[in-house]
Amino acid sequence: MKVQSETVRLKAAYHHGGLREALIAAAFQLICEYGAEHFKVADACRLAGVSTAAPYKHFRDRDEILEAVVSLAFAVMTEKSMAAVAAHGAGTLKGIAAMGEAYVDFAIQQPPLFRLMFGQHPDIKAAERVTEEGRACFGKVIEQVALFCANNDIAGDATEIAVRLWTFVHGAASLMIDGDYDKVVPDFDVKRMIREATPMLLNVRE
Amino acid sequence: MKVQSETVRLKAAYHHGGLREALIAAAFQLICEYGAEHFKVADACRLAGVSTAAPYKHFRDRDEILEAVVSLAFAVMTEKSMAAVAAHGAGTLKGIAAMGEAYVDFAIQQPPLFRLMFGQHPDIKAAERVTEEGRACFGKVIEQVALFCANNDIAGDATEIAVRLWTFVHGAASLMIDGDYDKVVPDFDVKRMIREATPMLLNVRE
DNA sequence: ATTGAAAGTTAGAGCGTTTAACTTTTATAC
DNA sequence: GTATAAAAGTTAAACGCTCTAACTTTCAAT
Repeated sequence: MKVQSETVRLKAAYHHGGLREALIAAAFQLICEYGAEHFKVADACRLAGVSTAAPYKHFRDRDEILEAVVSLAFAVMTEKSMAAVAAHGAGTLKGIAAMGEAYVDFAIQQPPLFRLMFGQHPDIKAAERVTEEGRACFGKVIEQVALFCANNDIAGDATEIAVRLWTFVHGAASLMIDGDYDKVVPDFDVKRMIREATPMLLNVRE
Repeated sequence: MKVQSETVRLKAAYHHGGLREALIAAAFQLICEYGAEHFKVADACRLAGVSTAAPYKHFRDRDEILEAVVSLAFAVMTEKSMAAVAAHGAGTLKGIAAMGEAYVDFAIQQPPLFRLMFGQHPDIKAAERVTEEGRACFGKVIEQVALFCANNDIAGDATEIAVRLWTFVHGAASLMIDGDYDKVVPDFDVKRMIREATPMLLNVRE
């Protein structure tokens, strides 16, 4: 017994044991705190307690670390989205508006993560895991819109309507976190705008 | 006369004469072609025919070059916006929708410029010239919405409505150029969506 | 004509990613 | 159990880019 745990400790000293996961966790944290543009592989190494060359035994390059972070981020967003719907009623106007608010909330709470997920990063976005998680996330929106349309006898393609809503909340999130609203309408209440615009985009009267 | 022009030529050999402007032009071109994230000061120097240290006699740092590019870009966008309105009628639904389409068109035609204008670049955005040009650009939208409201007896704050429209077209432009629509709705017709959504967001029936 | 400021130049420091070559552990096969 | 190959680390250094320091050339003003 003693020998085994001793072995494990020694192993930990050189062979980290879970470096891949440790680096992803470190990257996630560092990105949330300082933004992806300031993320240095070397910093993640410091957190994990290994040399700066170690990551390249587990990842192709810096981008592959970011890929892992982005798929994780999408999973988190999907979860928050679902929670918002659950709290306000599946297939209802309120539920759909709450999803929109959750989207913007996510962006406001984790701007660097949001930027990484939706910004200009072709290599990261091309990764299969990322695409899958992204599609899953949007799928939940389509689902809710379809339910709403069925419940309220509304004609129109659910996907098309979902895209319209996505477009709006995405614009709101982006303009918000990049400080563009501030330049033009300081102290703007985005949440209110979303609640007001959602029925308009669903083409129903409140 | 001859002596003067000779002087000018010699002057051009060492003292460039208009390096500041030449660098801005080079930067603008390089950014349009390759994206701001790949823009190297050194490349602009090559185009202008000076050493890599020369720019620092005219600009604080790389960001100050980008500032100049962004204010230029806003001026171009404002112009295109005005042209679109002029072509479809000031203060009309069509005119406003055309502004929206022009916004998205600008993004599609110059994605790197659009990203630089609205992305995460606090130092660049804080520059006074940039802020001014940005506000001027949005001012045109408010103007048109106010006109439309007056002409059509529509209640509601013009600024608020303009922000709603801006939010939508900004989301459309962003999702378009970053390839996010493609992941979910390939071959999506953004322009059509904008024409359909504009009356919804203005809260009028087509 | 002189001379100080403006606008260039060259050289190199500083920083991050990534590769190459080497070392230590781990796991397997006998 | 031990030999040995593969896995997972390490150190050292090359590369590419921004920006500074120190020096030079040209311009403009007296």
